[in-house]
Amino acid sequence: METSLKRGSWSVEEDHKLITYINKYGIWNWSQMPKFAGLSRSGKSCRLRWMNYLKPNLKKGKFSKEEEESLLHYHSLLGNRWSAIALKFPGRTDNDIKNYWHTHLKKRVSEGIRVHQTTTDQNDAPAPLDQKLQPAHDHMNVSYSAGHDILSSHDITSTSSDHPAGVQFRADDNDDYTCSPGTIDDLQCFWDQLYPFENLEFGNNHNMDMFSDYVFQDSNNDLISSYTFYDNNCSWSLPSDP
DNA sequence: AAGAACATCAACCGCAGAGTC
DNA sequence: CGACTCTGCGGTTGATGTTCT
Repeated sequence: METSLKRGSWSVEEDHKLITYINKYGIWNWSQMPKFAGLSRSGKSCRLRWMNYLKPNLKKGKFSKEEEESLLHYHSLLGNRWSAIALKFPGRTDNDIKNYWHTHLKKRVSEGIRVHQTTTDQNDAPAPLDQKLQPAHDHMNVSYSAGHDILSSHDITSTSSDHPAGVQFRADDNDDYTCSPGTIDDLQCFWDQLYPFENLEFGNNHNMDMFSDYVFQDSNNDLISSYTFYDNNCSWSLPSDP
């Protein structure tokens, strides 16, 4: 059966493989994807890593006061339905929100300490972030369009000549753009192009030249260092290892 | 300076629901 | 309709970093 699936923290190389694979082939089947992507990870692990860390447009860094208030508000309405709450926070994942709740807000709420009233008067309730910033759906469209841009950059919205046997890539109007992994030859070609000198062996970090050190500011004006992965005019933000 | 205690957050686990055959 | 697979969710853990004594 499954022999020694890797666990624990993801390396830069693994992140790179996953990003590059999804960039090229999209998300088609999490359970099958790891072996095609050259990863010794479970599909679950890959999905989690992508959703919580590698996916474009994820917002990292501290929660703003506004977000904190909204989180308190939405938790009072929705309870521990983290995924539902996360929909109200563009760029935040359910895991982020869950973690933030447990580490910052849970104790405060249990102690009855609030920075501001959030539920006693609906008029005083913080305006939902999806109203203040942009509708959650609009945000998601941003995410989608990022994915679509990537896909279109590879001309995979139509049947590609280098993907025979009727393989057709497509970009769906849902969260995860999907397509097939292509043929074995395609896969070999994909990795040959990606790592022409190493044949999937990572003896050094020269692949990191695909990442450029990049610093930006989040909504709190906190400086965030990241690696940005450039490929065909598409940029992917890969937060640096702590 | 060193160890203990605490905080943070990435990652794992088990389960449930949806979809497919 | 039941078995099976896949995906997503929420709870929890554990490694690492930070602060305190």
